[in-house]
Amino acid sequence: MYQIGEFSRMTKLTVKALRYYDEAGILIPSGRGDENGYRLYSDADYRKAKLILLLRRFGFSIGEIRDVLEHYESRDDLRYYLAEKKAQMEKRIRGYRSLMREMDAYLSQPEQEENSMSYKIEVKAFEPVLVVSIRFKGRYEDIGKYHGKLYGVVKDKAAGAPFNLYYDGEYRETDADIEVCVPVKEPVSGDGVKTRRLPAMETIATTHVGPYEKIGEAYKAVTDYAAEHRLQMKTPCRETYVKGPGMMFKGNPNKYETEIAVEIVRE
Amino acid sequence: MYQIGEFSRMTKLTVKALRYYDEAGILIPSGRGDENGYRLYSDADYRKAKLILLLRRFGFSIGEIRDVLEHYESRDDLRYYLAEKKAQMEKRIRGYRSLMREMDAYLSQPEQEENSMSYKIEVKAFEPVLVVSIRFKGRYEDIGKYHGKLYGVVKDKAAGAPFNLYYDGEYRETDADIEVCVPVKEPVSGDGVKTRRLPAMETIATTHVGPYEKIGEAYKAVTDYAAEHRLQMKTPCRETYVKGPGMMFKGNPNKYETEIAVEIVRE
DNA sequence: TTGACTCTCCCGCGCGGGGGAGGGTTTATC
DNA sequence: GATAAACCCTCCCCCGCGCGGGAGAGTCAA
Repeated sequence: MYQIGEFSRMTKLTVKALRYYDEAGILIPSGRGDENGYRLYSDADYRKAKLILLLRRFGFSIGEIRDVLEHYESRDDLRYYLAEKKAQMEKRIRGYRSLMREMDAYLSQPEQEENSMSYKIEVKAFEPVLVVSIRFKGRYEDIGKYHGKLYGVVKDKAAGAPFNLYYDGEYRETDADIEVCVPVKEPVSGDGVKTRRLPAMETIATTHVGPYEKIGEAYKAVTDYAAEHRLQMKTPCRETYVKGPGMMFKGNPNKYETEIAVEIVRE
Repeated sequence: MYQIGEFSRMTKLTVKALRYYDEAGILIPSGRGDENGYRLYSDADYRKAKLILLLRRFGFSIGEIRDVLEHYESRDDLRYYLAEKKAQMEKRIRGYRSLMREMDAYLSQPEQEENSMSYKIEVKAFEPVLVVSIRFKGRYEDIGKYHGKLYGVVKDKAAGAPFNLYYDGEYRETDADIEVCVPVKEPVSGDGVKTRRLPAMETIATTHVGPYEKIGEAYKAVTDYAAEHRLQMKTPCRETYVKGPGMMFKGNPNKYETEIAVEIVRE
């Protein structure tokens, strides 16, 4: 049995790292001094440490190493984990490559003038409408899931393009307060889905053509318009997906059409 | 001018992020409310925010973005920064590729039994020897630098293979306490270099053949031997580079020979 | 007694914010 | 006239990662 200092020299792991690995549960010394509580490492610990060093060099995190060690029985298992790690790396590489392609695309695109995007803003009154909806707090990516759920309930009773209501004044990554809606001809019910009557509202609206990430432009245009005409904006705001990704195909994002409508109050 | 909430919606940046960018100095709002201290963002800020979003998507860190913004004048500058970023990514990709190759090499190498490395341990007495040396605290990688310095002073008066003394009982990444030595025939002096007489010492020694990273094996063998023969090991220990990398070529690491010698005390 | 060695405990970093407390102000509404 | 609801502010602590640094204390042999 070796004390931690000796073991440190043998493994080229610092004492600090060894204590950390102990605490992290990936290399718990097989013994402890009876009286003094000193860590005592065995030959088996040494072999384990060598494996750990190997994995660290290959880019495994401590958590991943724990995973490997818990299931490690033969060298074949290792083969499997290394293959998985390689797949991870391939994925990262693909990520980098696609970013590089994006950069190239950005650079080669013609110098677009900033204010080219001109939105036609209109004051638009919405009639009261019957919708089935789910309101949740979460991420924007969750919307698809809930939309699917709604369509499962609505089926062919839909009476218009789906839209969402955003109740946050600001942009949120998590915990966004969102209500996904599908207009219907008659009340429908299902699990967690309510049918309700959306009141009439007066809005300023515009339609954004292009990928969803650029919809900020539309909000800017609407905000500018409101300031110019001394209108006050209120939450929630409403985004209607006139043309969007389909169920099966994403289609061409440059052709997506999204109408945004922000409720207003006249002064 | 837009309040932070509006600006958040327009840019799809969270309020928190906007405040953080303000503090970080990459997007300082161009105005503040007179009375209430509210952040007020302009159209110029909006354009800047769009650039920041772009850079973030391309993997730029906040610090890098600051760098870009400070020197940003035209779109051509951007081209240059993106090219640099691409080079960074290429480098990472090469790193991953080389790791993957290492993994393949490891997997394809025959299953070596663990205890195959057998070291011949000997008890070896060193005569007193005259050396020029530099003692420093730092990293193992710094050793080459100091060795170069020593050879610059010693020139052709060297009288044997260079060696190092490690004064730490444990392994250290930083702040390792190391003395690099070159034996000489007669005293030599130069900047920061001392000539001194190393006292005689009795050691247990062995020679490690192979890459330096695996020298832990040798330390393990020596430690085991010491335990078996009831010898106590002391610092410093001595590593002599019998065959190592040359000045110009690294050579074949599998042929490196390093003698390690640890001073002992008989009980 | 000194020095080498070990222990636990706690704080720190750099990144990019998130979460919340505790406080301010205008509005809109009852 | 009071109050609630939106907004906004600053300040401070928190996260995960993988340890490093150091304090304060115990242990072991010469």
